[in-house]
Amino acid sequence: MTTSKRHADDTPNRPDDSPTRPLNFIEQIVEDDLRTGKFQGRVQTRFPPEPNGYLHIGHAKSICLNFGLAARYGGLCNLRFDDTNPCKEEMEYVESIKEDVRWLGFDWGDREFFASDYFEQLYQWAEQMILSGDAFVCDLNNEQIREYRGTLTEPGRNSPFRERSVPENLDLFRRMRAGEFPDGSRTLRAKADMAHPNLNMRDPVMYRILHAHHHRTGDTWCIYPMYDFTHGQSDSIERITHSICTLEFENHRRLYDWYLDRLGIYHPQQIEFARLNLTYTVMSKRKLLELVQEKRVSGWDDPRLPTLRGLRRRGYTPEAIRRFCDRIGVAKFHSYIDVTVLENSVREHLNATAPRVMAVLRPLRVVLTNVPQEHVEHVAAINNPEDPSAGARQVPFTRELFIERDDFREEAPKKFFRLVPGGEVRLRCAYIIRCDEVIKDESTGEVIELRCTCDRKTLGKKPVGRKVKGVIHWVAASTCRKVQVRLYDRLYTRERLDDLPPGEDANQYLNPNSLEVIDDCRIEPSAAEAQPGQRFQFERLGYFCVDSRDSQPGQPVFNRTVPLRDTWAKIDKANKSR
RNA sequence: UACCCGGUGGUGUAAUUGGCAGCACUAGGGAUUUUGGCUCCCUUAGUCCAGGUUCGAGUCCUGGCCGGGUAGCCA
Repeated sequence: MTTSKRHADDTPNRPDDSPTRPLNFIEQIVEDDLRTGKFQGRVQTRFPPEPNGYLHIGHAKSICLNFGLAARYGGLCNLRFDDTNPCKEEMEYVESIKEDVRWLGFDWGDREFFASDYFEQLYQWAEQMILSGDAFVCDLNNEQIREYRGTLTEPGRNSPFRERSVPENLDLFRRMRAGEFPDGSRTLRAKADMAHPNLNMRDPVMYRILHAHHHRTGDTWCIYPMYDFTHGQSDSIERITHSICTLEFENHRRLYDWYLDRLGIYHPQQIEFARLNLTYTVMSKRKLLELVQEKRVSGWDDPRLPTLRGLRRRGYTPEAIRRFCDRIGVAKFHSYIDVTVLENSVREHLNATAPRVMAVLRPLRVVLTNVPQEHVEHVAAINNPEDPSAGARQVPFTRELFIERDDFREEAPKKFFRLVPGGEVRLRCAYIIRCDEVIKDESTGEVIELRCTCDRKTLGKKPVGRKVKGVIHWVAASTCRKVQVRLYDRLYTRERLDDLPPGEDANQYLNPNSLEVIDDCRIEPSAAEAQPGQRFQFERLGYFCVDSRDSQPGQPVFNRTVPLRDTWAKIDKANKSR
């Protein structure tokens, strides 16, 4: 079975995993629950982003997990925007998130929800808690609340307002809603336990006063519920069975359970897993935002960023990302995934699907002295050896060609089997040529042209009496097109950016060579009309994608998604260090 | 220093829940090759430590070590 077969299925909401993959710990919990009938055999998950930033590959892990679980067990996955903080959230993010989730290949049907849709219900529940004596209006300000909270090792103290009467609390809370008080002057707090070792349980704030315009509810509200008082109830309303979140919410589970129990409503199960860390990049919204704002990258869709928009522009496929997410597993251990795992995922998919084309990044002129000036021939080239249905194309072959500068060396190092003076090499899909003469710029000594002869008996045939091991790519000088190519590399030179020595900043480790723009590349004519988003393998070089922002009709700009594995580069490096 | 969570080759993740520590990636070697790609084969390398229970412990118990999280009116 070829890998291309496994990759053929691009149906949304389908996990890309093989059925034989062992279950991760969350799948085991779900299967146990299915077995015991805990949720009457239902599986209902949700992906709950806050619309305050763009999605990145770490979110993709969560998306694949939640939608994958639903798909695997015949359940449903909702898309829910966790929009309880009007100060940071915007509609623009809502749209971009939807676009990215859809692009990844998932479908939430009509189950598109907003926590803000539940504001009225949440408010009613808050009143219910006041009535049951589980909540009170507190007049302490920000700093005072912090002081009263105690520390990690010392218990907190009760707020002086903790024993207000139910009618007074109710009155005050209603007037908070009515807008009678300024921001920060009062809060609604839960009456939990100020001595609790879990600080989240020390009379947590349920509502704060915020006279802010909300992207969906406008000015309807001037009090907004906190995450803890929103998330569990939202899960409850939506009848979520397994509420999957990242490890930093582990300490919040106690509160999550407490609110649901006090309210006496349907109780989903929160399960935490470790967020994704990738080597040579950063994943936090804060760092990502900083890179964009300080213009260290061109924007949220800069192809060097791990954002879904960046990866998309870089040429990554949804399939490759889903496959990656399936491959890295799910656990509670804080781990770092080697970025090569991601790179291999695209290589695998693109190897199976991307049409091959020849392009020369750094051209070196070759003149075939035994080919007439006006000679134009078309040689057949297979579009994708991994996919016979991709067919073949005709590539023009003429007297003057360009080859890659790297494919010629005046002095051949050990194991170099490309072109050398007096040596032979195969032109991919065409003839074997021999280098007879090296023309140099007299002043600089730079090699500017090679005079070669073409063995016309070697088209589709092995040469007689000798072995020619090297194969190089080329384009015909007269018919090729000049294009811009951008070579992207990892954003940072340091593997892990979250364990910097004190005083150091991640910016010190920004890779100065993360982007190399080459304007003088040549590509065979068949790719000149490529459309934005189209992906190719440039033979022997790597996978490239037509940039969707800077390409013009008939003038594509190519972004390198990832280079091909390069065994020669390793040998060459070893040679040099010897 | 309180509470919570975690620790299996270099990286990540399994082990039928107490029964031969497996898989993927990486690295190294080889085969094949009109892409130094792909594919195929081989090799190196691991249960944090110390006790205990047991015929048998990665798994259970006790103690320790190490790492992470938590003191927003952020999520």
